[in-house]
Amino acid sequence: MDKGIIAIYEALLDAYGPQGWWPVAGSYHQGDYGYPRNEKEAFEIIAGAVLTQNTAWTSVERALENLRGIDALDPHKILTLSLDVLKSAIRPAGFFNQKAIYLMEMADFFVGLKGRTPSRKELMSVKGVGNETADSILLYAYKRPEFVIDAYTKRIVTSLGLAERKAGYMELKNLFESNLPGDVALYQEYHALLVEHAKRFYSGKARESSGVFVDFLRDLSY
DNA sequence: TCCCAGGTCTATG
DNA sequence: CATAGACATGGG
Repeated sequence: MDKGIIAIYEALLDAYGPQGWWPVAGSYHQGDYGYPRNEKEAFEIIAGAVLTQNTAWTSVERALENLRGIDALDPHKILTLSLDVLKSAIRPAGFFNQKAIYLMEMADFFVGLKGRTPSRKELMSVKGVGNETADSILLYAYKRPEFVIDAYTKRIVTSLGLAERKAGYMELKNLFESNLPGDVALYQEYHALLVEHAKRFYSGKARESSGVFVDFLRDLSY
């Protein structure tokens, strides 16, 4: 048991306040963990989870807006589109050739669920859904207590000495889940806070000086 | 001009 | 198992 995991959460929440992830219906909803409120919003989160793979969220927003513009932020509608139309809509999000295929398959998978919550294993069987996308979908679209590990999170915990650089996804996921109560709102907020913190201290130029600056979390990671 | 962004897949050893 | 290369647009 590593109390640092909880101490870090408290320090981040204190520093940044509630983040209000995941953006739904085009906007953030700080401190409101009630989303999604229907199937359509759930699919919007799922589409965003696929589109944001290795891509800045501002680019994802453009793609989502394009889809919304042709009323295609909807799995049934996506299934009626040609691959080329889908590609041109999501173009701003990059990797559009493969993401169009991923979205098409995800739409088919989602419709086939008929409202049922998929298992992690089922999600991972869909092309384009790896560990992080599966957990993001389960945590934010289905409100299941699955901790999301992204590149930012890994940078932070390895930098703080809480994990080895070679640590795999499941190892890091377990580090958080074994030290926290399985609470959906907590998992959502914690992940969002880690991203916010990493954007300030561990991304872009800040990353280069990561050996120089002092992360205020360092003393908490015992 | 070059690096980066809320990863995943495929091929190779 | 683990690691490299491919995938693509937009902002700093």
